[in-house]
Amino acid sequence: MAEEKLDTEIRREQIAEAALALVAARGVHRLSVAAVARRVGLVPSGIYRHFKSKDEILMAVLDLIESRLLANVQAARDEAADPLDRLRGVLFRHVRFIREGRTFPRIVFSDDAHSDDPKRKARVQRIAAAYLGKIAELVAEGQAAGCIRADLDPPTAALLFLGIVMPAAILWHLSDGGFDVTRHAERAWQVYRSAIAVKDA
Amino acid sequence: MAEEKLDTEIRREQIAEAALALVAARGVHRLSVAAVARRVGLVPSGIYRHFKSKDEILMAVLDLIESRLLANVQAARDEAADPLDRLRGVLFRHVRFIREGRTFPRIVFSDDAHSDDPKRKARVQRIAAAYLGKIAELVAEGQAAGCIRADLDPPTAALLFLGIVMPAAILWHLSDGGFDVTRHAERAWQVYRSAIAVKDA
DNA sequence: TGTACATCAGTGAACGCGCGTTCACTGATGTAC
DNA sequence: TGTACATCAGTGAACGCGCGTTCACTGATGTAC
Repeated sequence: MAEEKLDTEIRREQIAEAALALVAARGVHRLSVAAVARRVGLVPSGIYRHFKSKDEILMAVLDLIESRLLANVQAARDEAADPLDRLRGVLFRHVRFIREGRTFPRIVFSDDAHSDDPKRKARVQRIAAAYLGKIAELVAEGQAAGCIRADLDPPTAALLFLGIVMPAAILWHLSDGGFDVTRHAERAWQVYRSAIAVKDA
Repeated sequence: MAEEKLDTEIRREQIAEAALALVAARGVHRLSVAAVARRVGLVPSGIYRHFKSKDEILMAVLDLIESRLLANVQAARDEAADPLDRLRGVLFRHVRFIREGRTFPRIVFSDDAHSDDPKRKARVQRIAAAYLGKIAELVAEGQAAGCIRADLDPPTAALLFLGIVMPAAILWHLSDGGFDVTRHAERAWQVYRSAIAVKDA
């Protein structure tokens, strides 16, 4: 089955990436060790050379998700200087993820998976907090720069920001990709933007 | 085990309600026939006198959820005349559900459960569409009454409306009730309101 | 009003399937001499 | 450079558990006479 023997460090990466892809495509609760093994080209029991348990794999998946989400924000930062443009950048990166079926957010922000294991739940909470924190930071910077309303509570604005895509992502899933997330995001962004931006008066 | 023999119609209701409570409290994927049976005071196999399968139970649960969600909107309608107040009413009913752990939305709008069965997925989609449609209706009425901006796309506004609570609900779950949904909803509602309301100028 | 019978809700044992995990093994890889 | 040995990734059979579902049964309920 295995093409060749590979170092456990390489395998760990492969396994985590395979699990991430499967989770993104089909949801946490449909993830099976067998499916991960198949994807990596191993036999199910082979997985246990590199991970102690399925749970440990899921933790590795969460690590990956966290870094992708934060990289997302960083990329938006690098791309633009204006805080509002940066927020917009984060938004549309999010949308791109959704449309590619790479719904990392689905994993973090869909709760079904979390009630199982307290440790995993705590990890997810930390990731959500980190991501929201970064977004709130962008908002605060916009306030400092004078282009975002000063009376806004950054954490509230950050949560609401997530709210732009979250329901849309779910509709997208429900309709098997039939729902036009991009169009919704564009329209909703206009509304959101005009709500938080300092009126050009 | 059973207190007494009951008519199958009564049992069907009991079972559906029990399943709804369990799903709301612990998520769809943790729902077991055994747990439902325990809650109703029957032995697991007894359930099958009244339902053909676990799947049929879940469909009954979806029926209940749909009627609760729509009742929610109707109640908000009855309570106020002003479209914005009505929207506010729907929002805080939603919040109350969340805080009571009766997270019907979690079932409709958490996707993990849906990929399993196409028929169930379609049902969920219809429910989501119905609920969003009702909210969009409130928006459109507000536009007709002149208190909501006319250039707004009602479906977009409706989705964004859901976005006010959805991320908050998830934080609430992740933090085991530690996150203050009500406070967030109040703040976010202000932002949302000012985004869709006709400026008092 | 009382008795006989049919109906059907409830029971408990058992089955089967999916799936995570263990374990004794095999054989390739790379290091020591 | 070549040989002997240790290490460790990969295998496949098997186990155990949870859980949905089936089935032959029991016994209470209510209807027919």
